[in-house]
Amino acid sequence: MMRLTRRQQQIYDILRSDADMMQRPPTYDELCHRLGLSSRGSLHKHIQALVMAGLVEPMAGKQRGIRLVSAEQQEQGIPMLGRIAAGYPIEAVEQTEKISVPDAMAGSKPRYALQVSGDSMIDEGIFDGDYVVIEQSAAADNGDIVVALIDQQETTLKRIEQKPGKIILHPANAAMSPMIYKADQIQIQGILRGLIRYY
Amino acid sequence: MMRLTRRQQQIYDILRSDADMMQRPPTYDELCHRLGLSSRGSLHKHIQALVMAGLVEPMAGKQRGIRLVSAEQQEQGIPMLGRIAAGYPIEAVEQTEKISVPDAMAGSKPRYALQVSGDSMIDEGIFDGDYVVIEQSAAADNGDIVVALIDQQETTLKRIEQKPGKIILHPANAAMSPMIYKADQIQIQGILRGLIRYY
DNA sequence: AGAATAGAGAACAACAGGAGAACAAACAAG
DNA sequence: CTTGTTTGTTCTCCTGTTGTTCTCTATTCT
Repeated sequence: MMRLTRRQQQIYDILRSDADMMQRPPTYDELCHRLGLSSRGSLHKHIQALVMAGLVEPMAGKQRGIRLVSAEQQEQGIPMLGRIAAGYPIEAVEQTEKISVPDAMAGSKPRYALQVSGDSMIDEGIFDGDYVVIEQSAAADNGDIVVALIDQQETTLKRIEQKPGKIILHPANAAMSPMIYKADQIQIQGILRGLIRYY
Repeated sequence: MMRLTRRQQQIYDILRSDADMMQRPPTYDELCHRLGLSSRGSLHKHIQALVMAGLVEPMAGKQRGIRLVSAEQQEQGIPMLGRIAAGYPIEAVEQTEKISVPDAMAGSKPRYALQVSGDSMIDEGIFDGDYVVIEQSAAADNGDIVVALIDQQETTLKRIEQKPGKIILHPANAAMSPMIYKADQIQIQGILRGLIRYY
């Protein structure tokens, strides 16, 4: 995270103490007065720096729009474990990262999110960069799209077909072929329950 | 939940305290008087804001129709307006329906959700049954995927290309062709900002 | 000196909040 | 049912506030 200057730290502290008191967010003029500033323009630059640092939500023109990115908000949601790309282990990101999902996507069983890398499921409408919500599970039904660990090494997102003794992983990309494994080569790590994409 | 302004909070408090006292809902004129307003028009805007925030039920012309939405009913999320299918107007569903979306998908401008019907955007990974999050807007940049109203009649989800005097709507389906319209045939109703799919 | 940092202040655009007219739907009285 | 009043809705216009963007100046630090 970006390093804060003295002024930015000071502003952030004021915003935080205000938030604790459940007050409505201050206007620029109010903040200026409390800081001893006489120019909103100067303050604006500092606020922008805080937005860049991710400590404050961007306020698109709204009045009294200064909003802290509250600790609560950061804790809500499901853990974002990393990026999943066919052919590689899951590339972990910072443990603490979380992403917010629709309520209906937060089921009773533990779930986590992964960001998809690559086009192996493109025919199922799962694109590079999309977020997938995975329900932790060691078993799946045939036809489910699962996160599968292959030979204890690489992880991939594929549609699964389980036959006695063997497991077939179907990519959804006309340019790729299904892969056939022995049952003990594959460990199911979770089942796809939802997909989220931002434009 | 959307943020309330001073006045809106004040009005909401009055409505709530009235409800506690089992009184019948006030008329606009009564409310105006208690608030020191002299224009019903001004009050109406505030009430509408409360409706949008999901704190008050929409009152379709009824007199003394201001009804609070009970705390349990106050689902957070964005309104789910209906299904959108190429070639038909938006098929409206119950006004009250809402769906929950990731926080990051609830922007500062008003947004709503539609359920996609049909395969016209399948090559973009937008499938039948998916939910799309639309930002209300009458203008869009070239290349944006928009909800477009054609000839005041049918509504569709397409990628837009605006040229002087004409507008081209590109489906994302190899089996369909782009459609060319005069600029005044098309009204942009919103821009695609997010996609949600359940498995 | 030169670059980064802070601030002042003007000018602008977006927004909140209100006034009032005109209209239409709802209601009440005859 | 008809009439007139109340009441909700829509519209345009106005005002002061507030966020944003500039340019210019001063300060600090290497």
